[in-house]
Amino acid sequence: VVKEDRRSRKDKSEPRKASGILAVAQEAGVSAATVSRVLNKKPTVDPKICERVQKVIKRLKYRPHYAARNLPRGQTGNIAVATLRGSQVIFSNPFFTRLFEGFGEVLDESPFNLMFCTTPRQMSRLLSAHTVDGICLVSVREDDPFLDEMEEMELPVVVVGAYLRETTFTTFCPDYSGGAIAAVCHLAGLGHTRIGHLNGPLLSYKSQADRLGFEEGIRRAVTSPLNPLSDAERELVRPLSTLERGRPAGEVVQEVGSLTALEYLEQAAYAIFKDHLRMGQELPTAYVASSDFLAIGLLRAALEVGLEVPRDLSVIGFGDIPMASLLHPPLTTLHGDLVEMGADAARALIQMITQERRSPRRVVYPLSIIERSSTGPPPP
Amino acid sequence: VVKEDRRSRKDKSEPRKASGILAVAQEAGVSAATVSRVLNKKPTVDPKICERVQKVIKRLKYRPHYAARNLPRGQTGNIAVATLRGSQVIFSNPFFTRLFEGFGEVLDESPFNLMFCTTPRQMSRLLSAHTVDGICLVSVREDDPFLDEMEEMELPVVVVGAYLRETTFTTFCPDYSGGAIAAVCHLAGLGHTRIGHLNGPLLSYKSQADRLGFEEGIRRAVTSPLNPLSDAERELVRPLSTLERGRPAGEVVQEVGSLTALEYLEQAAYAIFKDHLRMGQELPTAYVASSDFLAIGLLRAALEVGLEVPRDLSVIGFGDIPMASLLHPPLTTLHGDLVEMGADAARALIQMITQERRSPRRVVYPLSIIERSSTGPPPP
DNA sequence: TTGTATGCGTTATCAA
DNA sequence: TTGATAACGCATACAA
Repeated sequence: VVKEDRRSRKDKSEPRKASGILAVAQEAGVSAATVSRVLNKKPTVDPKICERVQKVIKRLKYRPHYAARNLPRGQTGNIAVATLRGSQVIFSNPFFTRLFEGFGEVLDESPFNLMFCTTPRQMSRLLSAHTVDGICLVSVREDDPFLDEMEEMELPVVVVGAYLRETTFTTFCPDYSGGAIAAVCHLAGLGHTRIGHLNGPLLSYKSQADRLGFEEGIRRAVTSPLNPLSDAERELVRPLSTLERGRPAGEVVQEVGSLTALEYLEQAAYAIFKDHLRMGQELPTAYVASSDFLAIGLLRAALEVGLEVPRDLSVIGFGDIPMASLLHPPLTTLHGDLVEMGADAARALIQMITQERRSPRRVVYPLSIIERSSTGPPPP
Repeated sequence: VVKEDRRSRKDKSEPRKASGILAVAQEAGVSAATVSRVLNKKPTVDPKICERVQKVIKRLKYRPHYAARNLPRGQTGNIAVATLRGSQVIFSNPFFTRLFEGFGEVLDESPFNLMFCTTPRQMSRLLSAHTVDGICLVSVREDDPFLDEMEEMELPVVVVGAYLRETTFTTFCPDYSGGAIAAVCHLAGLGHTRIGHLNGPLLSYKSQADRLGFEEGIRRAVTSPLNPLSDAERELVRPLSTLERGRPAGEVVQEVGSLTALEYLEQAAYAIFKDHLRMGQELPTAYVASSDFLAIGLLRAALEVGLEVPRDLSVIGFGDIPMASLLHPPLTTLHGDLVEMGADAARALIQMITQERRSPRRVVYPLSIIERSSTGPPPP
């Protein structure tokens, strides 16, 4: 009975308009397969028919269903950029902005669509269903949940902006440590012997790498034959990880309230520097700030206090945010080709999806010092 | 033959492992329908069986295919935020960042996924195929292509941040004109009689609305019984739309090169103000800047020239970017609840999708002045 | 070169 | 409460 019912729709003259590709096919007097070929620009189709079909498509305003199209291919046609930190953190940070620029450029030329996942909840949905063909993980932390789960799923994943200690993911990351080393060496080369490190909380991979690099830089500067230091001086070359030590991060967070994370950094650096000044500590003559935003706070505090940069104090930032060149003075900072990094990540991810190649690698991007005017020799 | 071949797969004991929901069904000894019910938390399923199925789901690491799931429902389950201006422009602008925050919050609690479309190419793909169930259009311009096409398609669309002259789209927009009026009145109330307008190119809706509001504000200030001006003074109350007039935008663009649009604004305002100073023009004693970034450039130029704000010059910005309160001096500016606007837009879009209601409306969000320290009485 | 038939993974209808 | 099966809209191997 059922079958008959079904056939009656087709065979009998019930003019229930066919939807989708079939409607186009009927209207053009061809089969659905041919319409499909036209849609996918297959070469094996008569130009005349092709044209005719396309006209019908336009006239009927037919739009193929993206999901249905990918269903037989076993794909979704979507790629997600995912994080657990919230959209605010991601979108307002020039680091990610540049990253996405490169990532988006490559996706733009690919057949994939771009999805964003910024909350634990969305992440949960993303993983509990087959929603995307690949994921680009940003702003990850070692202790993020989902990480193990993702590793077990056979879903192409690239991690950008951080290394995970033990991971099978392919990762793309700036050479944070190398950058910090270069920064210290730059300062030491200028003659500084008291160098402070203004770093974020050590939870994130970046902060850890920064700290490691900073310490290694100090070590190299101290032992450098080019820049030998006296024993007394060695004592003075020491890290001042103020953000973690002098003032608990949580404390400042309370004060700043609704500021975004980046402005929080600015304010924190400002407050810390002022505090140190007030406490009469023997201040460094130069600071390595692990973020341009920290450096900006430092600059602001120094300006208010009457300290002239770089005459009285040298500051080197990290990130080369667009504003860096507009500051007083223009900020010396560490620059990396983030756009290219994002593009590479996208290319790799697409390759993993289409070619099923899955040999994990770690790609490191060099950081170079952009010398502007916030660093100079120490005061005599 | 073919049919037999097919049946042989099923009926004969060829153990070709079924994929997807069927695999789970077989493993659990139930039908696919039952698994589907478990997946969708239908109440009409035996708790015992439910538990058994869920165990199998976990063991097999089964993840339902998102697209296939939505296929019978005729939906995609995706919503896109779309623009033609590129990702850089969107993501680095606090205006959109806040917008997305609200938009994302609502989507987070909905069953929809979030997609981003930032280029003409992606937009073309988005429209040529049924990829999303709804679109949130941001940073639109009156002359954007696709607009007519989108209007003809019966696809739920909301426009945020701009009004379109004649449109059937539902729009959400800050009251730019009202804000500009308030800004001028604030300044006039302080006693200023020469007020400049630092505005963007009139291509965008916002710039036009800003200009209109500014002029209306001047009109009101001039005719206000509370603040009567002499005829001579009326002559002086005039807009100085420098960004469009004094210096063609294209010219400055060349200079700034790779700066992002926002930093371009900062530099442009800086350059324009310096130019005016150099040309010995009779400068306004106060400026209405249609962007905080323009205001920042103004502040920087004033500082360099030795003009003290607000003693010698008053500046009011627009947008209340996070940095506004950290400037020298803290910037007086116009603030709107963008997060709420984004959330409202998302709610409206979802409603249009799920309830098929499509009665276009225009929602306006008030702008209020945040008085900080960059505005004061004019110099005597 | 075109059409037919089959399958993609899921939901929904209906009968059991 | 459960199971069989049609349907969702499209791509493709194979036959014609």
